[in-house]
Formats: sequence, C-alpha cells, structure tokens
Amino acid sequence: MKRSTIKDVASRLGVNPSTVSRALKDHPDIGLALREEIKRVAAEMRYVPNQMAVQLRQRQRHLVGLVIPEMTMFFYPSVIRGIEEVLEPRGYQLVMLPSNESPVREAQNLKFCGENQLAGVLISFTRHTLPADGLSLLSDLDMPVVVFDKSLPELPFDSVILEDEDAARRATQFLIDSGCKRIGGLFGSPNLLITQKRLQGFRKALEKSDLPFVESLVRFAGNAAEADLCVREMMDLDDAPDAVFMMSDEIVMGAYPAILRSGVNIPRDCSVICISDGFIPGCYYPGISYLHHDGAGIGREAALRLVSLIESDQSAVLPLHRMVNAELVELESTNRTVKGE
Amino acid sequence: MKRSTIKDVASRLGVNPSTVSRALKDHPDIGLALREEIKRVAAEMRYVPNQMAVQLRQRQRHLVGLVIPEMTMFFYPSVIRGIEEVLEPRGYQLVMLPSNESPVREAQNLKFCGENQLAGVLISFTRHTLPADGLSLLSDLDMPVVVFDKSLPELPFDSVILEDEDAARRATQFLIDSGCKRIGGLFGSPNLLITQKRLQGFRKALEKSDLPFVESLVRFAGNAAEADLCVREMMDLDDAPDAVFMMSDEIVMGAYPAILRSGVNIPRDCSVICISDGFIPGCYYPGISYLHHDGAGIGREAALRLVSLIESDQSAVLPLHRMVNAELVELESTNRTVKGE
DNA sequence: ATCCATTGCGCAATCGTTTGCGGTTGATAA
DNA sequence: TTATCAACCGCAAACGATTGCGCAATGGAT
Repeated sequence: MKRSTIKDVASRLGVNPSTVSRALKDHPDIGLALREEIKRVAAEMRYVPNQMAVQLRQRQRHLVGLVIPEMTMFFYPSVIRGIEEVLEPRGYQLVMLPSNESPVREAQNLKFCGENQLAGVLISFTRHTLPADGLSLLSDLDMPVVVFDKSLPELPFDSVILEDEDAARRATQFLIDSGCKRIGGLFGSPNLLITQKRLQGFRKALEKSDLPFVESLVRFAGNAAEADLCVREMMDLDDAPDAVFMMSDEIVMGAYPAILRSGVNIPRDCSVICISDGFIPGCYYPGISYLHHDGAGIGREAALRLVSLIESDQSAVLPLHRMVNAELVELESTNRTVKGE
Repeated sequence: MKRSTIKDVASRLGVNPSTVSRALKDHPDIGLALREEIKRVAAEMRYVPNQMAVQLRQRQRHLVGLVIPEMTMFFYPSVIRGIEEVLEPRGYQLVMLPSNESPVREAQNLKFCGENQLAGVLISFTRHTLPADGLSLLSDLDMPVVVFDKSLPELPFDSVILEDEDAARRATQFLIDSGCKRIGGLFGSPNLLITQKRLQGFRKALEKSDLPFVESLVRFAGNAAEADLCVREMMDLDDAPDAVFMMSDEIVMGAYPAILRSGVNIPRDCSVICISDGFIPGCYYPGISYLHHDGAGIGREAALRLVSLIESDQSAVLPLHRMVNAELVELESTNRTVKGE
C-alpha cells in the first residue's frame, strides 16, 4: 500500500495539487467549504506530506547533528537532555553521530552533516583529534557549529565549556582547607584539553598552599577500569594520599570502590572530591563533595547558541566562548567520621 | 557563499547536468578524459550532492528513528552503542527521539518518523503508554519497526526483550540459595511490563521455596531518589530484610547507598542482587552479583532485525519475538564478610 | 560505399511540494 | 450596462538530482 501524495488527493477531488497544498495549510485563497472537504479527504486517504520534497523546496531541514566522542553513560546523557530541552520546542531533531573516539569516524560524521545539509552541528571532540584537524574539519563544514565540553585550543568557533581550571582549583582547595596534606589527583586522558586545564588547576591550588606536587600521586586513567588500577598502586604506596581529587564521574566510579577495596576508609583515612554532574556522588556512601559540572546546562547553552546562529544565519562573526562556572556542592557526610566508626 | 549544485558544475564545463551526475559515479557512458575533468572541477568547486534531492528521487533515506522513553544514563547508552555498531557499517544514521516518559511526545515522535519516511524505527515505550495506543501508533506507521526492552503485551511487531521473569526468578533463587530468608524486592514503575514480569519471577522463586511474599518488603520506585526512600522505610522495619533483589541499575544507585546509610552492612547483614548491564555492580564495594542484562546485545539484535526488515521490505510477516537470556555473574565479595569486619 | 554497432553525450521526465502569477467567476459600484 | 474588485482556484516553474531513451559521430565489417 503506497502512501498517497498530494496529487492523489488532488485528483480524487478533481482539483489542482496546489489547491490541496494551500487548503491544508489554511491559506485564505481557498474557500472554506472546499478547504474542509480537502482536509477530510486528505485525512481519510491518510495523506502525510513527504518531508524530503518539502525540504528540497524549502532548502532546509530541521536536523541538528550531535557529534560526540563516545556514547557513554557519563555526562552525555544529561547533555543530550539539555539539548533536547531547547531543540524540541523549536522543531529540531537531533541526529546522533558518535565517533567512538576515532578521528576518522569523526571526520566522516562531519562530512555526513555537510552532505545532508543539517541545520547545524554540536560537537565535542575525541581525545585524539589534533587541533589543526579539528579546525580544518569545521572550517570546511560551512554551517553553524557550536563546540561543547571537549574543545580544542584557539578554535574560531562558538563554544560552551566548563571553567575547568577554576573548578579543579577550587576542588583541590577544598581538600586543602579541610586539612589534607598529601593530595592525590586522578585525571582522564592526558590528551584532552579539559584534563590539562584541570591538572593545571589542581597544581595551582597545591602551589598556592605550598604543598608538594607529588608525581606518584598524580595519575591518568582513560576509563573506570584504569582508574581502579591507579588507585591500587597509589594506595599501596608508603606515603599513600590522605585525599584524592577525581576529575570526572567515570574516574569516581572506578576509583571510589577501589579505595574501599584497598582497605582505606573514606573519609576517615582519605577524603575525596570530584568534578561531577551531581548524580553519581549521591550514589555513594559516604557521599562525595563535588564541583557541579552541569551537563544539562551546558547542553542547553550550546543548543541555544546554535539555534541563534542558525536562525540569524550569521557565520563569520567573532566566536563566542562561554565558560560555565562550577558550583561547589558540599555533602556533609564527606568530612565527618561516619556513624558507627 | 552558496554551495554549488550539479548544474553549476555542468555549466562551468559546458556540459549537461546528467553528464556530471554520471561522471561522478563512474558511469562508463562518459569518456574517461571528460570524467576526470569533471571530477576535478567538481572537487575544485567543492560540490557536494544535495541529499534531499537525492533522497527525493531515490525515495528513501538512511535514517533510523530511535524512540526511547527518556535519555537516561541507565541502559540506553549501551543500547545505543549496540545499535550503532550494527547501523554504522551499513550506512544508517540514528535519529534520537526521546519521549520524556510522555505518551503524547511519543506519538509526536512516531509521527515524525512517518512524515520523514525514515527507513525504520526502534522503539522502547514510555511507562505510561497504554497497550492499545502503542498498537495503533505502530500500525499507523506503516514502516519497519522493532520494539526493544520496554515492550507492550501482545504486540504484533518484532521485539527484542530480556527474559525478565526468568532473570528475576534466578536472581531471587540465588539469594535463597545463599541462605537468605527475608527477601525484599525493589522494583521500577509498576506500569511497566518488565516490572510485572520481574515481580512475577521474584514471586515465583519465593513460592517455590515456601518463603513468604511480604508486602512491606516489596516496593516500587520510579527513580533512584524514590528507591532511596523505599530503602529507608524498609530498613526501619522491625523485620528488616536480610536480602534485597533490585530490578535495575537505577534502583541500585538509589538503594545501595541508602542501605549503607541506614547502618546496615552489606553483605554481612543484608545481601544484594540485581539485574544489570554489569558496569554499575562493579562500581560498588562490596560488589553486587547480578543477572547480566546485556544492553549492547539487545541493541545489536534489535538493529539487526530492523535492517533485515528494511532490506527485505517485508512488513506483514508474522512477528518475531526474541527473548534474550540473562547470565548470572557472581561477584565473590558479595557473599563473604568483608576484610576487616 | 553501405550497414551496423559502439561510444559518448544531451534531452526531458521524474520524485512530491510550494508558490508567483494569471485567469475565471460573481457581485458590487458607477 | 460596464468597469472594478474581491474571492477562488489552476498553471507551471521551480528545488537538485537521477535515468531511460534518443541521437550524433565514429569505427569496423562487409
């Protein structure tokens, strides 16, 4: 059963396709009686407009590409929620384009966006994308782009990112303020700009308080399993840390249980703080204080910026870089000895 | 700078658009010399085919709609990974259509799929979708559909779901076998078919061992926060449970820390088992044994089935219902007293 | 020299909609 | 009675690509 077109409806009623088209969108040129009749028949024939044809005429489609390094349970789901919140009421749909941490795939994804003339692109880069490559990819694209979270240095495109350095600095300072002396740091992939910035913030906080930056207490883990390993090694050290800064949820989920497993009590023997969306820290007991990295908020901001780019149709203005501040959320149980111990 | 069309390329070379079209796809009708020349110029003019036009002619687009109840960090990210694994090499792209647990939005999403003639649809229903509504929505759609995970009873469409009842039964049996007598159950939204089935499995396991089904030990929680509340109440009971079955990751993340917070020791005072994708249980210490609910596997199966439907172009054959078995994964730390306690 | 088969390219229709413009009506005003 | 003007609707050209068919030129075979 082929789907009926506007012509089918028209010929069934002995009118012109253009009349049907106008009637269905309540164009005043069409008489009220005929208009209703057409609508009735169209509904009866279960006519639905072919969007490919519509879009060809209208030369635009309401699709936004979302290019992300990987579809993980961390961070991106909430970013997507934020994006959807903005896009849905405006009639845009999101096309998922995960790159699986492969720059090659990322390039393909971007190419897809170009060929299919999506309305715009939201992108977070893979950990292996070189700044030069990212730049040329986006430049070739010739459509509205907003970079979020995993950005690259000095990109002439709009971006929405966290105040990474500041967040890490304040997190570390929090540990220092609560009296910790030997502070370890667990970071993500060292290629990432956010890792570098957070490391920088971590280091600065230590420096400011004249605490040593101990190499053996600073580790990089690409995922939760690696974070687990890092913790084992770290906690086996003679001079194990009395506090650990964890730069992300993924690190937390690997490292937190690993600390407990190594026989160290949180928070009595070792304090923990992290940068997080806020959900994960509440899923542990004792809870974890954190600098709030608002995924949904970043998604919203990025999407808002993108639609304004799309709808204002300007591309070559000077890029806007939005730095989102992180808020400290302090869980009371973090810095107290736990009941019964 | 408008993008150049096939006509632009043609007129630049003084040839017909059809010649350009053929040359670019290496049609033998076009002489080799001209063919190369055309390719050169096309590349130089940065010509990219307009997919809307192509798709209009070809009357198909390689987009697959993914309609899910909500974009959460639980389960769906891994499902999406599984789906992408299958779809990407076959040239399909995924369009995200989260329904935010609203049947209205779900209907809109499905309508979008129809109007945009996507190649097919993968759907997991909201917790509020009525069986009759779901049925009529999909029937109206008139395109390949595969339902996964959150299905509805007696749907005449292909589906890929977990052997829910069996998984819950075996999980509960595991608790019974390890000597637990007062077994509590934490379930998700009671509307869901998977909840009903898992509850059924839970109940059957108890019955088989002549253990009582205690109403006060069986609770339903729509999310992690509610699970937290349920646990508080449950653990305050005079006859608190000595084991808890949790039907999902989300329940675990709310309930597990809540148990600890109530001063109960896991696993000494209370054993825990759950149905899970496998990542979350490893993020706790002590770890949690679980029945493996393979999200990526389900995504793969569903996507495979969908592409076979799409490419064989058959719709009215009898529906295939694939039931995926869950595998028991036993963590050693679960049933032992923890070191140092 | 005639015929036939290639080779190489252009013509024009087509996909399903939208939309500027023009052409009929019938009614109203002059 | 005739000019005017709505109100209504149809014609046909787009949008950008694909493709069956036709047709000219070429070359080889007869």
